[in-house]
Amino acid sequence: MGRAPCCDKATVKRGPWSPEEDAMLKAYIEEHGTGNNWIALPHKIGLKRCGKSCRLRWLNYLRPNIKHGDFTPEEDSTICSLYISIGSRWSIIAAQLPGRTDNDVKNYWNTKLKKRLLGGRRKGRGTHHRPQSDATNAETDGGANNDGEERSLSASAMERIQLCMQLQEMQNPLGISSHQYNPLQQQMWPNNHHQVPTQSNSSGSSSLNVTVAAEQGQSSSMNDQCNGFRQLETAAVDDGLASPSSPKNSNVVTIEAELQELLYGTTSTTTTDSVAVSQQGGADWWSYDQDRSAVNCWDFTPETSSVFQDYTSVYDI
DNA sequence: AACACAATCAACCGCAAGAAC
DNA sequence: TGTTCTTGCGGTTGATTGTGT
Repeated sequence: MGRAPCCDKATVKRGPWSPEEDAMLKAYIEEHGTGNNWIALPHKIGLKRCGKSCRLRWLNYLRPNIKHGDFTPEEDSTICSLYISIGSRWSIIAAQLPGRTDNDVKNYWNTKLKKRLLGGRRKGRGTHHRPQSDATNAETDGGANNDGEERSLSASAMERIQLCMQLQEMQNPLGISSHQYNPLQQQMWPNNHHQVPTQSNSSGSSSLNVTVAAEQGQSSSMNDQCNGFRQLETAAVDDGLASPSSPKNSNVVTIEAELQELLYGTTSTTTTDSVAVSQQGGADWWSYDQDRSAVNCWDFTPETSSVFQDYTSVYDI
């Protein structure tokens, strides 16, 4: 028997919000706040909406400082690098992009960035769409294209992205969804001793600010959400999949350059330090200081090497 | 102009964590 | 300590818009 629904679906209004509803919700929250109870909020306002719907509307559309419109190259870079490193943890990724919501980032990735990276699409009719999850095909035909009409990551780069994703899955063999899996609690990678770089919030300074996941909960107030967009949880680093910038592996630079080439049509220089393409946007993923020793997704610890061997044997790499 | 198909994105859904009782 | 409730999250859906034939 499933849990009771959060609201009576027969009586609540669904579908797109009207300007009047928006105005009512916005005015009320600006004056009274949410009262820490989204379920009760629509009743107080007189809206025939589910509390969850109100919350979503506020967070994704009505609250102040929401940024709409095109993503900048810096934001693209942040999204791509974080996705490669930590997967579909949209709330964490969005937290690195001031003014962007997780829904926005998720939509943007699914509709644009992913296609760009995995081979883009041809205009018009006759476009053949591979299934979005078909990473194997993406590797083969995506990497091999040289027709000048579309660009994609090389097979090598795709391989690495897929390996990262595969490693994440192997970390999480029970199929626990990414937001459920908390490596702070489940140390599936034993080497959890990496130094964590820090940065000040939204100041554009040059390293990632990392806090424990618990602090994310504390920062969920409206003000925090509006002003903060602050922290990347330790999980990203603890996963052993963060920070693709080790000088040990020159392919990292190649992939970074490929990403930049794909996303912006420019090519970065060839040293890890100079690949810091996103400083202004606060997306400093590439610029990890080498002696901070944060493990990156291309580094292979004994544990990851073992997993990698399993992977290569299964996938015949 | 009409149609078919693709792309986009706001909104919904269900699940799990954690707080409250 | 166990149960209920609320929140937050990622995945998915579907209405709308855009584009090519």
